[in-house]
Amino acid sequence: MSTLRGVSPVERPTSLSRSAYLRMRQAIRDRALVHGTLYSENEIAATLGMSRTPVREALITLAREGLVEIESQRGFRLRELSEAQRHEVFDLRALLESYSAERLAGQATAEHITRLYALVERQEQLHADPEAFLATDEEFHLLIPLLLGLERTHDTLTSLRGAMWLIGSQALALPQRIPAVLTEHRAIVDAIAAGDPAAAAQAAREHIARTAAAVR
Amino acid sequence: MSTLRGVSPVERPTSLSRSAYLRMRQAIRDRALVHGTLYSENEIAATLGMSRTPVREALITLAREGLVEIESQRGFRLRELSEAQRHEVFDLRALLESYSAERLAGQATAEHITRLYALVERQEQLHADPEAFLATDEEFHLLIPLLLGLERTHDTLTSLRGAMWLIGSQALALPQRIPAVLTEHRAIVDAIAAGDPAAAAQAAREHIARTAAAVR
DNA sequence: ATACAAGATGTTCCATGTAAGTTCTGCGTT
DNA sequence: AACGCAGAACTTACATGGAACATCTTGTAT
Repeated sequence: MSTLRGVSPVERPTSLSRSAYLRMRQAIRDRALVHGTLYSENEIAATLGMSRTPVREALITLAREGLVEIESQRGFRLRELSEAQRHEVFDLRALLESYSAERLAGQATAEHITRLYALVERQEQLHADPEAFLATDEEFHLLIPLLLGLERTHDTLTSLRGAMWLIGSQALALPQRIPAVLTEHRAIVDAIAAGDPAAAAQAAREHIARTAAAVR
Repeated sequence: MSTLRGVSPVERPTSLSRSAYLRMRQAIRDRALVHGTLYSENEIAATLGMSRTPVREALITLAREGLVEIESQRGFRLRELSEAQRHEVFDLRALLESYSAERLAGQATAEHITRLYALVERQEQLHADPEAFLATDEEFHLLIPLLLGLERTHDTLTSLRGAMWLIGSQALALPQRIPAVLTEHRAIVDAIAAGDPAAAAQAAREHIARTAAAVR
């Protein structure tokens, strides 16, 4: 068999299904999909250059995660969240993030603390670039459960982050909000570094409360 | 077209995909699927009398929910939870159930309270039948977020209940534990009926803590 | 003008075929 | 006996076709 020099095989580091999931997730985050529109599997499959099957599988996962709503025999659309549902999202974030911060404060290693400060400092550098700032913000909020190996908490917070996109997460990177976010993140990390679980939990709760207030 | 008297059409109140999901979920709860065994889509599809597609779709949902683990190109098996993961399950239940109880205590209507007591009393009648007792227990733990319309909390608790099956939920209905469970449930409802959020949250937390202790 | 039926259109839902990945088996070689 | 390797046997991952369902359009009768 002759090798085609310079032609690399189609990259498939993972299943098509998974990459459909990741790309659709990105599309929602980046507002390439918009509220109200009814989309079809076909349409997405054509865009992504694959068949309907992996797209459908991705859709099932996204629906389970609460990002889209599948309408039987019709298509799917971005989920709309009621005011009560938005409220619940913030409540759950406060609950899970304060829980994670509290636990980490009780058992943080030197490496954990180094990584947290490194991330906070990186985010401080990015304060002028809202898009990069937001990406780092997501990283920060997921890092704490990740360090603890709290898979389930991490998972749930990941899907709550998706809900934030539906709510309008760009409000998180409003110029006037950014300095406060940085201060609040640092307060959480300081409490963790100080080994003070109650303070860490409190700082996390306050951060979410202020975020919720800013989004309105 | 001639009607086939007495022959009713195949019931399809819902999609095959969904009924595959529900039946597999039941199978896990009832221990028809066991830890360790590697199952194939084909096998399940044959058992359920449908093609592989809806089974596969159900599997994706179950995997997302943490009940099964899909092994690429090999099949799937029941998820095994480490000690740390079990611990996390109880922590999250405590968090979410105390949150729900706390909120309901602050805004319960007369009808809510009636329904809660009715359920508690029904469960008291069933104390001698472990299986029925367990079913009612699940109902109780999901009723509070349901009454509040906390969809996301309800969903997460539903999937945490699935995790309890993996852990071995039959321990919840041990003869010596049943009276305590009934007392603890009643304590939660009493606090809600009294309109005391802090007490309701506390009662819910304690109930989960005791359950966790009993499972070990 | 309006109501309504019939067809056209667009979509999912499910079944199935196929290629490719994984593991097992048995045989031949050392 | 131990090892390696070819190929059989199994599995998923993905593509695709068709039936069923929902909706829209159009034409017709009132």
